[in-house]
Amino acid sequence: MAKQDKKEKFYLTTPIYYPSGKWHLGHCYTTVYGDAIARFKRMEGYDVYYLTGTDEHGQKIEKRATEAGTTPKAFVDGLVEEIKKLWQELDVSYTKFIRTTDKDHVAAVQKIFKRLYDKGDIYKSKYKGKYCTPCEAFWTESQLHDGKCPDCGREVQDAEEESYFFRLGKYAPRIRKLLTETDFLRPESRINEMVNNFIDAGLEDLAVSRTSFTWGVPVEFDPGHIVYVWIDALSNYITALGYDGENFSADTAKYWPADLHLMAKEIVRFHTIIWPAILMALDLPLPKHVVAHGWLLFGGDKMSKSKGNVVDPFVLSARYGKDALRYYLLRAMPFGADGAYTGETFLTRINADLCNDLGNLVRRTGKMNVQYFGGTVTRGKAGKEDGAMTAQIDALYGEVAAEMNDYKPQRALEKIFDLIGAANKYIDCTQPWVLSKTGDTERLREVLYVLDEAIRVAGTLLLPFIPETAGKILGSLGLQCPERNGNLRFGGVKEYHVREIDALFPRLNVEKELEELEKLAQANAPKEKKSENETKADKAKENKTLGNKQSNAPCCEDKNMETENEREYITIDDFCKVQLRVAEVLACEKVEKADKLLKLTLKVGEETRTVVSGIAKHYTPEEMVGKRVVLVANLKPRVMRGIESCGMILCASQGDKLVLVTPEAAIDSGAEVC
RNA sequence: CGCGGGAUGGAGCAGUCGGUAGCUCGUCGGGCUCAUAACCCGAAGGUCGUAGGUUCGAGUCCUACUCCCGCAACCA
Repeated sequence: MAKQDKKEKFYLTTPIYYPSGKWHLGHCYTTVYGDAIARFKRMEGYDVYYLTGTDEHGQKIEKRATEAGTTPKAFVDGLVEEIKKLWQELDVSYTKFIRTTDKDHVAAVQKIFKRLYDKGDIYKSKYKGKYCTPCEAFWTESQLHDGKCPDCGREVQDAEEESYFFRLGKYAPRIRKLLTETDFLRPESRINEMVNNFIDAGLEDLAVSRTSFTWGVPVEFDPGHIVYVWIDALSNYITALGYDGENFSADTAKYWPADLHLMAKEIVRFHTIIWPAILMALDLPLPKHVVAHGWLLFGGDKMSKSKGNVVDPFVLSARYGKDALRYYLLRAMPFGADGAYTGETFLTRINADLCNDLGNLVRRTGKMNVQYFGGTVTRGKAGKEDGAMTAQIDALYGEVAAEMNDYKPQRALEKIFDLIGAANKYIDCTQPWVLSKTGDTERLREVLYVLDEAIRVAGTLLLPFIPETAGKILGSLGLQCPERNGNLRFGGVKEYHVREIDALFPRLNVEKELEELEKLAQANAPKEKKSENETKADKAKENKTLGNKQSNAPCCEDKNMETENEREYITIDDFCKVQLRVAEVLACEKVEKADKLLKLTLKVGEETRTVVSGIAKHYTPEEMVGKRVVLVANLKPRVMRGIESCGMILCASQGDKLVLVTPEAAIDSGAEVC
C-alpha cells in the first residue's frame, strides 16, 4: 500500500489502437477500464504511468490514404485527433499517448531491430508463398483458397519474398513455462488456449519485415524492407519509456517492466507469446501481467438497423454524461467474458444505479442535512441500526481494494453499490423525518452523520470510476477530492458542512430515449447498410485493437468505412451499370465445409449459371429449387470454396432475419429488373 | 471428431472446496414521504439444456447427447 517516502511505481498499458475506422465503445471499454485502475492505483499512492496510443503503420493505412487522396500521415493524424478528443471527453488520465509514427519510436524500433539482428535472433531468409500476377499479390499457402488466389480465383505461381525472420521458436520452452507456471496471463482460461493452439502446435519463426509496402519503419541496414507490425507495434510499450534499443532513459527506466498490459482477448496471443519472446531476446524483464477482457457485443435486435451510430461513444457521453458511460462500461462487463450492449440495458443501468440509488441517496440525504441542521452535522446519539451500517462502511475500502488489485472493477463497483443500497435502507429504518417530528435531535444528528460518512466513503472510492460525479458528491459534503485513499473508516470526518446539489443524473425515460437514439442514428445514417454486411456487423466484435490487422482475411473494417463516409447520391447512370435479372433456381445444394453457403444453379433466360450465396442459415436447398430470384448479372465472378460464383442474388435483411427478394408475380426468368 | 465459450424463474446474470437456488431489471401487492413517479418491505415465478452415473446428498463431479454463440472457414 501507500508508501510515504518512496513511491512504488505502477506501469499499465492499453493496446495501441489501429486508426482504420471510427472509434467505438470497444476502444472505450479497454481504455476506461485501464483508467479506473490507473486512478485507483494513484489513490493508493503509486507512481502510475498509464500508456495508450495508436498503431499507425501498415499496408491498410497506406491503401486507405491513397484512396482518400492523401498521405498516410495526414490520414492518420485526423483519426488520432479524434481519439484524443474521445479520451478527453471520457476523462481518461493517460500519462502518455504514443504514436508509432513518433520520431523517437521509429528510431528506437530501428535500433531494436538492428540489435536483434546483430544478436542473431533475426536473420534474413525467404518467405515461400504463391504469387498471383494479375492481382500483383503475394499469398501464403494458408491464405489460398483451394490452391487459388483468394482474390480472383486464378492460378498462382510459386514465389519467394525476401524477409527477415525472428527466432520465435527458440523461445517456445521459456514462454511455455511463463504461461503454465506463473500467473502472467489472466484469466486462466486463456492459458490452455495459448499453449494448446499455438505453442504446442509448434512455434515457427516469425516474418518480421515486409517489402510489399512502404508505410512503416524502414529497416536501417536494408532499405527495401519495412519492419512489420510485431516489432513496430509491440515495442511501443518500451519505446514510450525512452528505451532506445540499448538503454532506458534515466527518468523513465524505473517503470519497466510493465505491471499490467490490458487488452481484449483477440490479441492475447501477440502479447503472451511474441512480445515476451522479443523481450527475452532483448534481455529485458518481462511484464508482470497480461489481462484479457472480453468483447462488448452488440446483439440487440431492436437497434440492429442503426446500432453503428447509436453506440457512438461521443453521442452517448454527450447525451447522458461521461460518467454514465464510464459506469456502464465498468459495471456491465463481467471479468474476462463477453458482455452484450443494448440501449435498453444501458439506460436501465443508468436509471437504476446512478439515478435511483446513488443520485437519490445523495439528494435526499443532502436535503435532510440542510433542512434539519442547516447543513452542519456532527456526531449525535448512537442507535441500534448503526452497528451494521458502520461495519459495512469500515469494510468497504478493503473490499474495493481487493477487487481492484485483482483488476475487477465491476466487482469493486458492486461492493460500493452494496453500501449505497444499505444506506438507502438505513434511512427507511431510522426514519429521520420521524425523529425530526418527535424532536429527537441527538439521534437525528447521528443518523445523518452516519449517512454522510457512508456517502463520503462511497464517494471517495468512486473517484477512480466516475471521477466527475464522485467529485460532486464529495463537494456536496463540503469536502475536497483527496489525492490518496485514506481516512476511509467510519468517523474519519468529524463535522460536515453539507449543501444541496442538483440531481447527479436526471432520470431517463427509457422508451423515449430509445426512440431518441433511434432518431439520432437515422439522422446520422440516412441509408441502410448493405444487407450482406449486416449479419457480420451484428456480430462484429467491436473491438479492433492492436493485432486485428494481422488477420489474413480482408477485414470488414473496410466496408464500415465505405458506408460511413461515402454516403453520396448516385446517378441513374450509375444505377444502370447494375444489371439485374430475374433468375429461376434450377438446382441447389449445400457447399461442403461452409456453414453459410448454398450453391445455386440458375436459369437466366437461355443461360445457366452458378451462383454461390451465403444464405444457408436461412434457406434449405430443397426450398430454393423453383424459386425466382433477382440476380445481379454483371457482377465480377468470384471463387468461394472452390466454386466460381457468377453473380449475386438479392436479399432483404433485418437483424437476424433474411428473406429473398422475388418478383411479385409470375415472369419469365431472364427478365430485366429496372 | 478444427479451436473455444455457453445452456440457472419473463429478460440479463452470480453461484468459490458438492449440503436449504441468489442478484439486477421487469410484474403484482404493501409501506414511507426526506428524495429524481425515486426509497424500503413482501409476493408470484426456476424439475438449474437432455439422459444416465458417482454420492447419504449434485446447478456444482463423471459419461453420452441436444441446442446456442464466438474464432477459424466463409458471406460479393
